[in-house]
Amino acid sequence: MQKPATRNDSGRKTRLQAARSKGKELKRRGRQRSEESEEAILSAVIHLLREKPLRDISIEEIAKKAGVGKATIYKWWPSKAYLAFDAFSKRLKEMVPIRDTGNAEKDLTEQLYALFAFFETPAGKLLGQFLGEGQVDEEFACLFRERFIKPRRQLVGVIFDRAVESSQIRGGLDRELVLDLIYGPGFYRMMIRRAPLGRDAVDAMISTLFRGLKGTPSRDGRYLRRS
Amino acid sequence: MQKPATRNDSGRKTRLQAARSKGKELKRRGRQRSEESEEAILSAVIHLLREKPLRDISIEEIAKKAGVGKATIYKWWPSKAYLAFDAFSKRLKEMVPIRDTGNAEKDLTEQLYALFAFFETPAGKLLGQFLGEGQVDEEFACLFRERFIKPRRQLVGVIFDRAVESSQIRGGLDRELVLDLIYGPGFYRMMIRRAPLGRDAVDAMISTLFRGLKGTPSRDGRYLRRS
Amino acid sequence: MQKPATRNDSGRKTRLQAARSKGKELKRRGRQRSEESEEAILSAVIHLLREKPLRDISIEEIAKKAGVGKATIYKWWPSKAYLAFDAFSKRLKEMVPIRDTGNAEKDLTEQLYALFAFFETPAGKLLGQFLGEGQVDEEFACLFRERFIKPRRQLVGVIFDRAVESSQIRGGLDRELVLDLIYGPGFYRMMIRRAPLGRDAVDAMISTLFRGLKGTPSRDGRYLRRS
Amino acid sequence: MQKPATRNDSGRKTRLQAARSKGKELKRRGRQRSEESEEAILSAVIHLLREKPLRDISIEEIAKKAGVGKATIYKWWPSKAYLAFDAFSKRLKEMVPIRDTGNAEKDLTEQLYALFAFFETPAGKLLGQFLGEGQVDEEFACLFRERFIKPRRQLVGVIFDRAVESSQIRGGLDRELVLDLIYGPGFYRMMIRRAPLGRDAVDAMISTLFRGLKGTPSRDGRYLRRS
DNA sequence: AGTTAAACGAGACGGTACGTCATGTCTTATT
DNA sequence: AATAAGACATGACGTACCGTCTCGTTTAACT
Repeated sequence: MQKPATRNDSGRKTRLQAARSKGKELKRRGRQRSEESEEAILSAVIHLLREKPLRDISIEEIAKKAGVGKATIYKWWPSKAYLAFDAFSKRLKEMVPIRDTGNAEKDLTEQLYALFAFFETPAGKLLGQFLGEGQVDEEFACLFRERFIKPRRQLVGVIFDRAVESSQIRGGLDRELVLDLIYGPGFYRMMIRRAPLGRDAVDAMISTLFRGLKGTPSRDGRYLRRS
Repeated sequence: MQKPATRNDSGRKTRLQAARSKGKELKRRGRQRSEESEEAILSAVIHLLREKPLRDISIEEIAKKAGVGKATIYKWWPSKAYLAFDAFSKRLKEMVPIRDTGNAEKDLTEQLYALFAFFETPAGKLLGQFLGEGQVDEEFACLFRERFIKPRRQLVGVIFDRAVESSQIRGGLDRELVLDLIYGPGFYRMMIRRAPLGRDAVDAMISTLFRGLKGTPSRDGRYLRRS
Repeated sequence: MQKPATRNDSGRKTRLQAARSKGKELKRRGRQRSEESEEAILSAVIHLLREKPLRDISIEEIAKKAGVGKATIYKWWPSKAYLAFDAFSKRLKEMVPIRDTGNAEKDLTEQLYALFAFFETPAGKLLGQFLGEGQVDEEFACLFRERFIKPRRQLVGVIFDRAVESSQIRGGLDRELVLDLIYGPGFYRMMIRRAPLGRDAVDAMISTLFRGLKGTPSRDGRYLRRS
Repeated sequence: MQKPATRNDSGRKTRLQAARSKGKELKRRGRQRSEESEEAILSAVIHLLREKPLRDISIEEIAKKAGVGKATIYKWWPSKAYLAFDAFSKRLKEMVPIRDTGNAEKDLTEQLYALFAFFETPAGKLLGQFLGEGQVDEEFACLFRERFIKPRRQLVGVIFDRAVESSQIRGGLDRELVLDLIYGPGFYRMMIRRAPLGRDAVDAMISTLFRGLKGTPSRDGRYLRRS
């Protein structure tokens, strides 16, 4: 996550950034933002998440554990959720890198394997919290989609295009729909049904999805009709 | 869900129930639980949900609006989530009845239409909160699956069985997997992508799912291989 | 404390008493007041007072310990203080009987010894609570004076009269003033200074009081003037 | 009682005081305690005491009236009683200054006049509550004696010593005993008998006390003997 | 080198809600 | 009719955090 000093992953509260002119890179007077503190804060969040869910972690606790003033946290993150999202993203990038090796199949399945494995880690468990938060804070929901959902879909989108091109997937399909069909069952299984989701399950899902459910073709092309 | 007087939908905190024998129906001494209060509490929750998300509703507020003591709420529900779930279930039963008319196809699509429409209502928006809560409180997650997820799946399960029997769906498919493929994309689209999910989208999902994604058949049955 | 069944020492809340005619002793319809319960309640109070001060004892606790409904307590006593006062009086009568044996001196000192000893017992410690309650509830203060303070003063009043008559105490003294001088220092020492108050101290107080503080008499009879 | 900024009259909860070195007067980091809030709280207590007794005043009410958070009160005072005692002391200092003008007689009677007059004021009425609290909380009782009772007694103690020296009071008397005899009757009359206690009554008490009760002297110096 | 200003730790503050407890009232079934 | 059991509305308790606000300190860039 290479980023300039005053840039959060959640991309917010960096009011001064715009003021910094393009070329000169003139630094503001006064003390600079402490990288050390940011590091300590994110680390504290991740450590605390091993013990209890985000809901039960207070800003006060994070500040204390990080050896940081509360105000420093409030200064750089608009809410606990954004803070947690930064921590989440940090871990996500380490554990689920987006790769495009050219080998579409491998990239896709590796992506799904890693993703669903990540959701079992303390940081990954945040996902459910984020969904709840997304209901409450539309801005956060937006951030979440832009920074987490979209990049994943884009990867698969590329694979989809290639597969259509090479006729591995039939034409005429709505790309968004297909992406929903690919990602949906996994998320549903994990977040809602809370059932285990190993590699076999991923393989089976994808496989069944490709082949379809249909048995003997119905004459008029509609599904689920009495013969 | 017809229930005896002292029974919550969330099925908890009714310590005395067991003590009541089946036949004699002997009532315990002392004042009985007030049905009126229970009603008022659930109503208050639903009304408040029109204004703001569950997270921002305090127990104190509910009690005040319902004209009820806080202690009464704490007595019968272990947490705000359980209370909200009762309210959610109440509305759900009204709006998304589980019907088995014998017409499998109609039952399934009607079920999905109604379900996803329900999620747009104030009570339906709770779903995201419940997922978050489920991460925090495993007991709640369990309740949620038992009382909400399972009954829906059972309905579709029956339809699935019939369809297999009549060869509308090919044999050899794992039932749970198919249910994930049917429900998953809808939930994902709504909860995670927060994209609209009308009747057309439902039709397209189901339709594509049945037909499968595959283009030109690959020789060895594996998906996504260069020809 | 011989009393009719439905009479509290605190003499309150016995609305039905008036209705009972003198001679016929016609009993009210329905179940009679349970002597047993009253007994149990007062006992419970006294036992609880051994563990903690009245302030920290709840009506609920008393009811539970006495195996009695809360309503029963509320029915017969207007507040916790009155209830405690009944318990206090009960113990007081046992431990500090008012005796008039004719031997004035002995009666007085015995009275004081016993009284101040009583104040060291759990029930006696209530006295401080009663003073506080008296500030809050004038009716209780009145009851307290009538039933506790006055009877003690009357005993000493008789002794005072005899002593004046026999010239052991000089004439022309205000009776109430003298009673204040006799009782005051003891109460002050115990309740306010919380200093020990044994027999010696009582003897010294009375002795000094009788003899007076004066040294060389001042010519005009006023105290504390430079000669 | 001149005190540093962060010092309560009740002398408690000032954990950090010790850490402040004597000479440098280095202030601790962070925001300083708000004098303004302390003032507002004590004022609120005194105002509320005009309407009702301490028992019926809730911390919540005080906080609201003072425009202050409850936590601020709990932070600096361990209980309502200590808070009330600070308010009491504040008023006491204004209304009953301890003076030692050298004129012993005047100082003493003025002290008693003012003291007993003070007890008729809203703040003064607290005294009874404090006695009750003293029974419950030994630490409070101790504070009460140290900060209220002792200073008064010391003043009179000095007068006593002078009076003995000048032979206005005879020698050989126990100082503590005499102080009890002087203060006791007044407190008793007011707190326990709840009888009025004007200047005349004070004069009569002191006068009678100095002269003694004795009538015809008994031969052996014992009081209360049959002639 | 001195000045200025931002960021920082500490922590007090006015609030809000928490979940618990006790109050005094009321209802129900029992005695 | 009086009781025990116990549910109830009410409201205060003392605690925990919230997000804001001084404080005095530290760190840079700009004089």
